[in-house]
Formats: sequence, C-alpha cells, structure tokens
Amino acid sequence: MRHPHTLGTHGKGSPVATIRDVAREAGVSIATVSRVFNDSSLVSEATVRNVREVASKLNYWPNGVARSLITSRTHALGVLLPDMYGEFFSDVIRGIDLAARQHGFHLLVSSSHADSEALTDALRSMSGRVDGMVVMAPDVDAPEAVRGFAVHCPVVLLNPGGEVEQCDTIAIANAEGASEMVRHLVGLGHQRIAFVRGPQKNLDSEQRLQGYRAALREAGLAPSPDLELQGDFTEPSGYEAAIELARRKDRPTAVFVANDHMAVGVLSGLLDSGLSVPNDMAVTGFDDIAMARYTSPPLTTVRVNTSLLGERAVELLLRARRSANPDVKQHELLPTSLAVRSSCGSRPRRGEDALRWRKNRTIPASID
Amino acid sequence: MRHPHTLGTHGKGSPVATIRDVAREAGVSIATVSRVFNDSSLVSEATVRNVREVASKLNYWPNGVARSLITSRTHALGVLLPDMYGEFFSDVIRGIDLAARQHGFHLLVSSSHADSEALTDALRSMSGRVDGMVVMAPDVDAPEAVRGFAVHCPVVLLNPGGEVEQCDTIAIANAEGASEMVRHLVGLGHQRIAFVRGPQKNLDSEQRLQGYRAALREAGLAPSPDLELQGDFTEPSGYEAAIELARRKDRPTAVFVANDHMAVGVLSGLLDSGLSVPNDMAVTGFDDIAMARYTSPPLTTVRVNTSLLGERAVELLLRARRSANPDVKQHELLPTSLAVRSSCGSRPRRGEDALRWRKNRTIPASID
DNA sequence: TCGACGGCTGTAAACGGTTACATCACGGTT
DNA sequence: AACCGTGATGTAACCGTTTACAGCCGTCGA
Repeated sequence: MRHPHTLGTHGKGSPVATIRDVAREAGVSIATVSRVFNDSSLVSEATVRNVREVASKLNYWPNGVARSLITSRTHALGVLLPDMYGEFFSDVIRGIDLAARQHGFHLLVSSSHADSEALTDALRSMSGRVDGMVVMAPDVDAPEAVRGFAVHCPVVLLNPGGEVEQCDTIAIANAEGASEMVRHLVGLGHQRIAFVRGPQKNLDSEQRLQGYRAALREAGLAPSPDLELQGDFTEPSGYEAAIELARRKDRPTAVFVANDHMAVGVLSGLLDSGLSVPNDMAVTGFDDIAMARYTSPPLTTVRVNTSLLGERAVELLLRARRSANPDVKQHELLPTSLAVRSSCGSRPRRGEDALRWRKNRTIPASID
Repeated sequence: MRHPHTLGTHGKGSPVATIRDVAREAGVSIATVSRVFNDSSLVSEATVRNVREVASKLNYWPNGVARSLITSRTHALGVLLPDMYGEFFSDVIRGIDLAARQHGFHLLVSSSHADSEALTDALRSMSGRVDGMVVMAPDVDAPEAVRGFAVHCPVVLLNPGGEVEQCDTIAIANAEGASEMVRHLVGLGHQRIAFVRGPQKNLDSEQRLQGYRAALREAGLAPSPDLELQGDFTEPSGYEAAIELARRKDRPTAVFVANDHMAVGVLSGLLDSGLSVPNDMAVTGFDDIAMARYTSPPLTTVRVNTSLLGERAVELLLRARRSANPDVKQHELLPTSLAVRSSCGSRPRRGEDALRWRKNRTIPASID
C-alpha cells in the first residue's frame, strides 16, 4: 500500500519547534500558547506579547496536521480530475481555487483517474485529509465510486451524467447548448449538418450528441449515422474527421464538433483539403476555449463558463454544512450560451469577446 | 488566525469507522489492524483475511491525518503560485502533477500571493501538511520569505532571480533565450529591434530585457530607451504597445515581446494599425504557449518547456532527501530553444510543431 | 525436561496540538 | 471574616494512528 519513494522526516534539518518548546521558553503552559495562536480572549495582553515574541524567535507555527487531527478540520478541499491537459481543466481548477481561497481553503489536487478503481484509491487516500471533495470523472462510473464516501465527507460531482442521489451535482447544459447551436446553424440555412463526437464513453460527448440529434428532429431533419463521425476530443482526431468529410461527394454544408480542440483540427483538415471555412463548410465547436478567438476564421462555439463551474462546486460544498438540512442534495445545471464568430458564416455580434477591450479604453485594464 | 467560514466535522453523517472499531469487531488489537493496512509480514494469513473483511464491511480506511502526525510523512507536495491564469502556470502545474503522481504524491495548491506577507502566510499554513514545497513567486522577494523555512522543509524555488543559498532552485534561461532570439532577428537583417517589457518588478521580464540588450550590444547595435516599451504581460498591454509603435515615424522593423500573451496583443494592434506582419514589422514572443501556433501569422517565439520545469522541481525535491548530503543545494538552469514560425519573416523550419502529426499519415495532407 | 527460538499478537507510548475542567489569586459583598 | 464571582492559567484527556517492546505458545535440539 505504501509507495517506495518517500521523503524523509522533517527532522533532517534543525528540528521544528513545537508548542512545548514555546511553552517552556515562555514560562507558560502549552494551553496558553495554544490559546494565543487561536486568538482566545482569555489570555492577558502581557502573556500574548510574551508568547508571540518567543514563538517568532523560535520560528514556531502550529502544526497543521496535529490541529486537523483534534479539530477534524483540514481547511482543504480535495479535487479529483481525470487529467490536467487542456484549458478546460485548468479553467475548472482556477474557478475552484478562486472560491476556495476566498473561504480560506487550500486545494488537495489529484488527477488522472483512468478507471473507477483508481478513483476509489484517490478518494481513500484523501480520506481525512480534506473537508470536502470536488470530483470530476466524465469517463468512468463516478457515482458508483463515490457511493459510500459521500456519507462521511461532502462531495460534489461535476457532470455526473445522470440522476445521482448521494451527493450534490453540477451538470453542464450539454444537450441544451448543442441544440441551440444546431438551431443556429439551421437558422443560417444549413440542412446537412455533420457532428464529430468525442470518446465513446464520455458523458459530455454523449449528451452533446443527444442535443444535436434532438434539434435536428425538431427542425424536421433526420439524424443519420453517416453524419456522425467518431473523434476522441483531440486535435488530430478532428483533423482526420475533416479529411473524411471533405472527401465525400455529398458533403455536409456544416459540421458541429463536440469540443473546440477537435474543431481546431477540423479547421486545419478542411484547409489542407482545399476547402474554405465558412464558405464551403461552416464549422462550430463547444467549450469556448481561449484559443477559439484566434483561429482563422475565429471559431463559433458554445460558451461554457468553465471557471464558474469550479466556483459553484466550492459554494455547494461549503453551503452543504451551513444548511439546516444537509441531507437534501443540490443539483445545479450550468447554462451555456452561443459565442458567434465567423467560422459559421454569420456576422459576429457586436462587442464580442476580445474585441471588447479594444474599445472604450483610456487606461490599461486587466483581461477578464 | 482562524477563518470564519469552516466546514463542520465529518461526524455530521454516519461517523467514520476508526481502527478501534475494526479491532473490536474483528476481535484483534489495533496494532494488528494497523499492521494489516501497512502490509506487515508479521500477520498471519487468516488474520489478514479477517481484518480486511471486517474493514471493508465497516467501510474503514486509515485516517491520513493521524498517519501523517505519527509518521511525519504527508505524501503531499505544496505548490505556491502567483496565480492560476494563463497557460504558463497551468503547464507548470501539469508538470508538477505528472511527476508527483509518479511518486505517489498529492499536490496541495495555493495561488495568488501578491506580496511577501501573503507568501509567508501561505508557507506557514502549509507547515506540517507537506513533505516539500515548490514555490514560484516572480514578483516578490521570495528568497526572503522562504528563508528560515527551508531548514525545516525542502523547498525548491522556481525562477529565483539571483543567487540563493538556502534552497534548491530552477531558473529559466531567460537572458540566453532572449539573446538567441535577438541574434536570430539580427541574422534576418533587422537593425531596429524594439522590446516590449513585462511588469516592472517581474524577474523573468527583467532577465529577458537584459538578454535583449546584451545581444544588441554584441551585434554592435546600441540599446535605446526609445525601443523599450512598458507592458504588463497582458494581451491589452501588448495591443497598446503595438499602437504606439505603429504610429512612430522611425518605426522599428522588428519587435521582440517579453511574453506570448502580449505578443498576441501586438499582432492585433499592428493589424488594426494597418500594418502587415512580418512584412512591415516582424514580431516574436517568449514562452511558446499553445496559442502561438494558431495566431496569424503563427508566432515565432522562444520555447520554454514549461511542464518540464514543474517535473524537474519535483525531482529535485525528492532527490533532496535521498541524497547523501542534503545540505548541498542544487541549482538548475532550464534551457530554451527557438520556435521559428512565420511572424518573424523567416521560413518555418521543417517538421515544426503541430504539423508533425499531419505528416507520416496515410491520408493526403502536408502543406509544405 | 528445559531453554532457546520464531512466529504472532497485544500493550502502551508517542506524535503535536485543542479544550473541558480544575485551580488560583484577588477584589468586592455581606 | 467568610463568601463569591471573575479573569488568567494549568492539568490532563483526547484525536487516530504507528511502532518499540513485551508476552505467549508451540517446536526443536540437547
């Protein structure tokens, strides 16, 4: 169970001062020192000064682990992600970090949980080290792994992909966003709209596909397997899909790609096939990663406020304990919106995106 | 010192089973249970089975905090970053995460340390919770804050910006990389090369500036304040600098921008000023963020293997304890290389970048 | 028959804090 | 003078583990 590579004890250098050292040096009991460091009002002014002075001389600071053991508070939130690649996950983390910091919490991060077993391991190894956990595992059966864990420790599941009773959840409005995008394309006159899927078992991808199909049907267009290409959320897989599409005789006039990374690959693939976007084919993506504004042409996509996803997760976690009845679980849906740029052939909306900071400027401002 | 918003104890739901519960239920002592969970060879086959069974029935897993307290090992590494924005930092984290996971470590992350005091606070609050720390604080006097801390706990400082004795360090070859880029521009025939700086106190920016000046002098060109524009590493500040440059009568023929984010802004600014890149002005950046390949024209830049920076940091941390003499501190320099694309006017090198995966494919592709 | 030994298991002392409760000094009531 | 409340401090139990050490029991060699 133990891992072979471990660090030695702290004791290698000069040993860390403990509460006892401070107490001895200051001529008080350890309870008094503890009280000083907990801002207890019970300590006299003079004693506080004395203890603080001795403590800073000895370079003392209360040991967090010992504190946690007795208080059963860690001031840390666990974050379990499938991996660390791509802007999407770093945006989620940024949101989580932002909210956590506001409440004085650290983040205990662990990524790359390929299967359900790895996830369980990670959950267990964080056991007792955190006050709550944010779990995102779009590829595996997360609810299963989380079950039996959420009783001890508040958990919020990101994108659970179904009904979950055991814990709070936040889902991205994948189907709704995808439908909206398809309606937009239909509105522009497209009748043959292809879709490039993500990995087989990925829930986001699946939901986006469902939304795509639903909107087609709504518009009186029949979904067809011919129009649904397999991808895996990576840029190269988008490139391949584009090559495949370009070579068809009954080419679709638009392609909706299940995420922006693949959409970037699709743009390259169409370019290399000698097709022009959006004239020969409209291309749209999903996620609105930062890069989407810089492709040529700029990518029309479904905007997801990714960092908000992280923020909400933390809020839910913290609210879980404050609430009167922690047994009623919250289930949120994170709405999406359309980021219309030129890759779909429609005129970008005014004041869109990065262009915003180029207008109305007098002073240097920060990017939002 | 305590933060007002805290989570409740774990005990809200069903209380977590402890080692004592398992011991009682299994009819053995807590020592035996402990031995089972530490894979001790001293326990009989039958007892192991029994204990494991009872444990899984009770949903028991050893409490990490209690373990840490007695073993003084946390299996966690602290990560202190200035903030979470941008690809640069998320790449660093990815590298750290990668290496940490390989060695069975978690990451305790905390970001946004504006000043030296905030940094000290963060260091302290991680005190005892981690086996080592990676600290990156390009804007503040990190060595100062870290001093007196590195004695207890191994610390590696990223980009210290000077000689540091107290702890291991890894620096990016900022000056060298900047010089190389300037030499490249000079080699293309440029004589008037402007520079857009980062924030005043930022060490990376300062070192890149020094490298720029040194290379100019080497080439027999005099550095001039007129050619050095102030930016703050954000895209808008690059945009402004570009507007400023475009409007000059004795316009430089090339501009070297202290980071890629600003360079993206510079490209927009020049475009909006009616100048064409690289014909009217060559533009180059620093960092080689993912987006650099997708700007138009694709950005020539100094490539930094950012995630390697994080990986090396972890290696150093772990090696510190294995080494015979932990008192000798390591100081590494992370080399850079040129990523030549078209924004500088020279022909991109063969097999460059993303294009790589388009080659050696069965599918018709290549553009060059 | 006895002692030594080896394989398992239990007892209890840490680890570094927090906190309920006991204690104590002191000034003000009665 | 006895009593009491109050504010400052000390004592000790406790949090959930690990691990040194002691103990027990059966086996084996002398």
